[in-house]
Amino acid sequence: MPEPSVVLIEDEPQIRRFLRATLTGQGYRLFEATTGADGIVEVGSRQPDVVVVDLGLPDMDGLEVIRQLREWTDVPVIVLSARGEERDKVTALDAGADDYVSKPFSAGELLARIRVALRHTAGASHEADAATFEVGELQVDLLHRRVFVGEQEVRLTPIEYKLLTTLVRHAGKVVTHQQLLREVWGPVHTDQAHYVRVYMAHLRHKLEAEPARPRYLLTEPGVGYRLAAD
Amino acid sequence: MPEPSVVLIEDEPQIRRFLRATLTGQGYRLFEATTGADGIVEVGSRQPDVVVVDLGLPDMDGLEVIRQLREWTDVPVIVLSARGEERDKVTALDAGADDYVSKPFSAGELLARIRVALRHTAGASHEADAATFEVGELQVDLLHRRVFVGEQEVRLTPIEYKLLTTLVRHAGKVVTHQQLLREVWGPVHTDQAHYVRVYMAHLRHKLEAEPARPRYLLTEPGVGYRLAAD
DNA sequence: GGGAGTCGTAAAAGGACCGTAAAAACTCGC
DNA sequence: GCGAGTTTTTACGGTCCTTTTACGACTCCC
Repeated sequence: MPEPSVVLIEDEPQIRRFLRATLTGQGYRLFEATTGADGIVEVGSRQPDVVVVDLGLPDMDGLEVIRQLREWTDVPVIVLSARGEERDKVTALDAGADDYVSKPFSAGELLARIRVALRHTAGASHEADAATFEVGELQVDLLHRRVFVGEQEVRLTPIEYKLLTTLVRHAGKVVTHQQLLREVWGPVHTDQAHYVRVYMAHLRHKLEAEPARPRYLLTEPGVGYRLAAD
Repeated sequence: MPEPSVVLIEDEPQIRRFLRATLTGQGYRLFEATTGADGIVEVGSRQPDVVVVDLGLPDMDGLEVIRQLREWTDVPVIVLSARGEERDKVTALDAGADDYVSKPFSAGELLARIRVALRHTAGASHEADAATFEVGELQVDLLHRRVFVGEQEVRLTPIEYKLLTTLVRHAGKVVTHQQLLREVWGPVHTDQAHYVRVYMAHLRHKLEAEPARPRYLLTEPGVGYRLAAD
């Protein structure tokens, strides 16, 4: 893992400053959001290794944030809360949180619990995170953000690239329209199913020898798309 | 998971009794040890889903138990401790513990944290193993959403696939018309019994060598259908 | 033997989904 | 504020899927 990234969803400026200093000081890449809605978008676009979320947010219940995240990602979620009562802990953990830290908390403990979360994902994602993906003539270098067909490099727009890497991350498995829309365009646009169709056409045009009879970017009618795995 | 099992390493009889009542009451299979050495042996022989260990043990430091376990197993370890200071938590978590609960602790919180640990292992093993169902020539890969008859892949429409997987989930058992309609078409269409007949015909046509005398998709007259289990 | 209910099959009607193209709106550097 | 490149929106034809309907075969019970 190069440098692990964290999305912090926290509205109180004081705590945010404190955690910013703590986390960046430890070498984490930090992305911040001050509302639940922003936080969910941020998680979708940054694909962090850990999420730290405060339960007391202005716009929506922290629990609701967890539930919405859990609909499409297994990223470890650590809850911060001013309340330390059993009921709150149990509710949050059962909603999908992986850990619960009561305020006032110490930096050391939070860091240690983040390390635990990272340990979990490090073990789990062995298959997924090769820095480069290959199938047939197609080659995706995730580290340098470059894509080749045979010897020829192909230029992709930001959305094209993101769509492709989303498929790469689930190579061989079907990715639903919903999932693609959520991970590429953000959770707000999950009803714009035609985005995917248009961009899949773009990608096929750039990557496939015969766009009409694709070898890599396969359609799963009524469900979504799949990137051929071999 | 049939009934999750827990190894409890705890020397104080009172806490042991308390946790025995709590855990067995929740349906967990519980194995107990009163010393670190016994505990390690117990984990080795029982292969539990979770280990709960008290840091203050008579024979060896609880930290040492964790380190020795970590040399050969990734089983989730939840630490109980009378001490709640940062240093202790950080040390235990970095030694390989997955969670840390300070005494006095509530039964509800410990149970919730055990559920979190079980969720992790459940997710991890889901991907790897039995995501695929097999009977005779028929093979259903639930992870990749693909179906084979012998070597040949079979393309299924969304409803065909959903109907098949509903049967797979109850393989060997009878699934009633009502149940199939509810799980595939939704609770609104439970009176459209002919849907099932039509689609069962489609499936048999695609999956069976002799659709008229099915080997896998069996009719239970007057009740529903059953997928042969072997 | 006849009738009611259930099951399997076939095929037609209607609708949903997919691929494609192209226009409109937007973004950014200059 | 101009222009190239990118994203969003719109429209349409074709294909595949779902739903609907119809009918013959079978079973169970009378």
